[in-house]
Amino acid sequence: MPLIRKLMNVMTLSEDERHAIQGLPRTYRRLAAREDITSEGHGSSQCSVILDGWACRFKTLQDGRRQILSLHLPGDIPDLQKLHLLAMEHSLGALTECTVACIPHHALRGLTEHFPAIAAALWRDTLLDAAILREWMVNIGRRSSTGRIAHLLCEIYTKLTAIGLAQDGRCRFPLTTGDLADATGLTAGDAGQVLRDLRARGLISLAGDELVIENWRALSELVGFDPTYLYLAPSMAGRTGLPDGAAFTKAPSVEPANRERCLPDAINGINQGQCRL
Amino acid sequence: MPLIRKLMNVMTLSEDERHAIQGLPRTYRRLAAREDITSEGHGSSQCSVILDGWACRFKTLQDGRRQILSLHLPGDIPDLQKLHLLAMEHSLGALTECTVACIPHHALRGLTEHFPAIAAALWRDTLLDAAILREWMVNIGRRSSTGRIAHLLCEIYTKLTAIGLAQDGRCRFPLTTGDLADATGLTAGDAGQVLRDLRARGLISLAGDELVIENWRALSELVGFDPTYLYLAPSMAGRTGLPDGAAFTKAPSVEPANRERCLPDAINGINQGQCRL
DNA sequence: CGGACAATTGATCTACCTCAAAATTGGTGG
DNA sequence: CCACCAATTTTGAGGTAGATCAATTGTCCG
Repeated sequence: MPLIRKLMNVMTLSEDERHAIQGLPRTYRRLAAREDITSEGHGSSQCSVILDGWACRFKTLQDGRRQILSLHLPGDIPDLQKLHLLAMEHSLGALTECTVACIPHHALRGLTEHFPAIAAALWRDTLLDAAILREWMVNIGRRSSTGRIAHLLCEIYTKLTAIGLAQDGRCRFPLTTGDLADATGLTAGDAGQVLRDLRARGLISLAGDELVIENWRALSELVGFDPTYLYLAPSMAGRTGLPDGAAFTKAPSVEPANRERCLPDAINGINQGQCRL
Repeated sequence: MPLIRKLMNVMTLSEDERHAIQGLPRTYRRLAAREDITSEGHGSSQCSVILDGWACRFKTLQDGRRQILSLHLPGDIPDLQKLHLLAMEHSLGALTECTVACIPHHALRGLTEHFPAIAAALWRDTLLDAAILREWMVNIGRRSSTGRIAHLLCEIYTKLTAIGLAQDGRCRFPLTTGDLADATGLTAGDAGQVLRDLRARGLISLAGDELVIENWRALSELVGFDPTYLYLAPSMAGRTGLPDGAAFTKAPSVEPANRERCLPDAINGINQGQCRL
């Protein structure tokens, strides 16, 4: 389902196409939080579709400094590039516990050859990916520490909303201050202080791994957040689930339904057909 | 020629394919240095192939701060994304005087439909583009001011060499310190000081718009430059035109043959077939 | 040759980084 | 079920890299 929904954001899938996608051979992998999905240079011959959990691309420099390059949510294929590029020049890691479907390259190539429309959709998806990279570059290169964090929070909340994993200003937020720092070019210390500041100003609450946007308007206007670059389908655009400017206070605590898994805990190896793409 | 060469870096073109590319309908545009090619939001229905000159993608924030997102040289199609995305969420500007071929979207779509291999090559090209964006992100987010500039110089020189516009440690270098700063997330002042430092250490010379890499090894080792992310064809990889570690001193000044135009100055509007892609 | 624009240099200041201590979280065994 | 321990995250004080802004120098063009 996650992949289908993602492609539907980009194109209309025919019955045939949907069938072909669901028929893709695949194996499932369950990853622990912080576990690497693929390491730099390593080039297995399959692509990974995230079915559940959060992942990220990152690079590590010689001195250990790390830069997170992008965040990935269910439906994403963060290593799609391996289809056309020999090696990955960065690593891919799970941020939370993750469930991933691994699809052999030959199967994906077959799919793109028989269904040019799907090939175009995947190409378009890599263009969207690049658009987000560019916005991150502006974020890191030209915004203040507060602006960087605020912008990232806006982006994450918007993306989560688009795939139905956030509403009423609430969402899961498993990133540590260290992760936040690595994604924004700051240090963990600074990221923590910004968070504290944002909390003090009543813009957000952040306890455990639940984030609450207390004042969406103020937060998004603080950085001039404009979601155009996310190219969400018109049906999704603007649907943050938040009445503009509303301040959420004392909302009842919701059960973390987001964290439901679509796979039993036991799955690890070569199980097929249990989970919809 | 520039586009053909670029695609050859990615695939082998058949006679048919080469013909189809050369047969693409097109108009030519001549741009003055600093002139915008496309502005943010503006969506004309054609893509631009750079035939001569340097261009860049950039975004400007409300307060006027600018971030350069990528550099583009002859053979690049910096707005290829417009084929699949409705609007550009950034601007495209000429850094030097530029010659550009404008190809209607419908012609490009026809090309990709008739020659799936070319579609795949263009897709791959957008993936390469994204790989460079990621490396820039690491540069901006996690390297010192000296490291950022040095890394960018290495990248530029390597790319120029790959398309035959640099050799013997020399190349054209039309970027101002302001441009350099906007590309690396620094300020113009800082970029200038780094340049002065690099000059003082004997790593580079930079006079007018000619750059001389005086000590390639020292410069590239200073930042741990690894050109893998550029995915240059094996025949090109490592061919920097520089004997490793060589220090170029008192080399005779070369004529700026790079600046030759393939079009007479008069061309501006709808001239066709005069210039090879 | 002179004027105007733009790029570069330099002194001051601020925002961000570094490093270490404190608090929190999560896991484990009694 | 509760308390302990260890790992990880968060907080805080001091230092530095890089930003700001104005003055100088250089470059282009009339």
